[in-house]
Amino acid sequence: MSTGAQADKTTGLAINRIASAGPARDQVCPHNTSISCASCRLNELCLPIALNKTEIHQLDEIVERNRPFKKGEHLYRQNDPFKSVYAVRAGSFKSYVLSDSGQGRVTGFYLPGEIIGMDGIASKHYANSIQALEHASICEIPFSQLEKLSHQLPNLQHHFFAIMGNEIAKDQQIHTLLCSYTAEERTASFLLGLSSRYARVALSPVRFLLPMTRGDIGEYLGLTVETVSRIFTALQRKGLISVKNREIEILDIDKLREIIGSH
Amino acid sequence: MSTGAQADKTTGLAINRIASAGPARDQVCPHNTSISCASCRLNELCLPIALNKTEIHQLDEIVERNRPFKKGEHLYRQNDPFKSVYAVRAGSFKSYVLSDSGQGRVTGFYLPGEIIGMDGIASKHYANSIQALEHASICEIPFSQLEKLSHQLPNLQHHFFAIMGNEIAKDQQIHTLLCSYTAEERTASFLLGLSSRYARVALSPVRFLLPMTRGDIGEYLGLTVETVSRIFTALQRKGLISVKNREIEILDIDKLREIIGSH
DNA sequence: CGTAGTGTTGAATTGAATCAAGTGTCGTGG
DNA sequence: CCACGACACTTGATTCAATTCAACACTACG
Repeated sequence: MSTGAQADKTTGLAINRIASAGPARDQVCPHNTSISCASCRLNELCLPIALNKTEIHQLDEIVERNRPFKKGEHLYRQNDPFKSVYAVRAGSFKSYVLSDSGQGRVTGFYLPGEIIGMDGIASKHYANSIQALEHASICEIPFSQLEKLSHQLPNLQHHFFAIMGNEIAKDQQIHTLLCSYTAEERTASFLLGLSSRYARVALSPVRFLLPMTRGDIGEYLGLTVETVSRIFTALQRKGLISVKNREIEILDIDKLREIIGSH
Repeated sequence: MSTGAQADKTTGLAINRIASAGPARDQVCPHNTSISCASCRLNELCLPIALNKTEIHQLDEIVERNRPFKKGEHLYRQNDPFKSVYAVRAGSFKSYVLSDSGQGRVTGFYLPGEIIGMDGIASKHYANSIQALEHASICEIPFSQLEKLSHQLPNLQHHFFAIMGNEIAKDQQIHTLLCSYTAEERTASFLLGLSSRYARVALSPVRFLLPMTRGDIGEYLGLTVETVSRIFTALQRKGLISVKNREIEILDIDKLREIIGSH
């Protein structure tokens, strides 16, 4: 690992820093718009999972690979007409809604391999705005074509039902989290959640960079910036994590799990 | 309206009290297990929506109409293997999870025409337990058959995607609710939500019986029983609602909406 | 009729928000 | 390259909304 993405010394896995020099050896640039589903390094997590080669090729045909997004750019905005769902190829996004009084509220974060836009399926309008948290790339999947293809490919239909079911189950877990967890429990749970999501895309689960601000985390967890900051320093003092700006290292993942388990 | 369900004097719509004598005139008993999808009074809201007559008949073939549930009975429990989704035909259910420490947390309420069980699709195990809040009936739809049929009927596939998308959008609204609303705002929002869900099934939106306890509401909204009780009396003192045990009457729906709107 | 579950109300407590003041970091343009 | 400004973050003191604790009333049901 002589060049490219920084590596985590303990696991040997890359951490989610944006490659400073060129792409690392044997790894295509994740922002490359000409990559196909078949050769995408995320195809074991994303829509292609459970499809065979011919089927992946058919999916490939309907996927549009858009130009990369700069930090702060919007993929779409609240109330825009629903047209597509999107798979994150690289980077990360947040979803948020604006309340009547104008201030936003973060409703979710999206990492590579995750699907954006399913909240718009029913009402035909997106319920959230989606903003890039860093330089990021997505694959656009026009929903009407996805439906048509799902109708031809039972595997795809089955898998998309599963993806939506997963989103539902995940949202209900957050419900419980917000209802009955303390600030510390929420924060610990958030970090563990990020950890396993990074692990899923073969990044280090114990060392990563937060793509979002403390404010974003606070809005997402129903806490204030100040509280999130205080909890981070408290967890650090206890020796469970190490925080340096956006860089998080999980030092004692079991103790971190205990915080939630004790609930 | 000489017999059967009580009526709301202001709207003429029935309220959701369980019929004390026999079934009301020109209305079949909603607990009748032999009713078909085509003749079900909920077919404008439930799965059959967007299907034509032939298609409804095909759906009918796979739907199993189980015996009614008594108050407190379970439809299924957390971690049971996922097999079916269910449509509430009559009565109401709550979903809840048990935390490690043993105490439960209510994650949702289900009224007639609503679909239960989608949280199990992805993991193949139900994430919640489902319990009848009163005498209640459901239609069971074995999921593998629903998938097969969806594959034959594009309308059904489209509609089930929409139902799941709706669940996702709804769950995200609750996220925002729990993150940034006060106890009063949550409670007002909850009552308005129930109101429109009752309106959807042609019951009075301004006068209804709560099928759940204050404790259930509290767990669902992330509040304690005491707080829910206090908010109810406060809203009553302000003249926005009238509460008598489980019976709620919304006296000033606009003012109730303002409580949330002011946010 | 008694009992368990459900609901109400009050007083004391507390976890997180708010208010306030500061430091640190990053990107921009001179 | 440095200076500037905007934003992000931290820390402390104070406040407050909701919880907790406690006692009691009501209802439903065998």
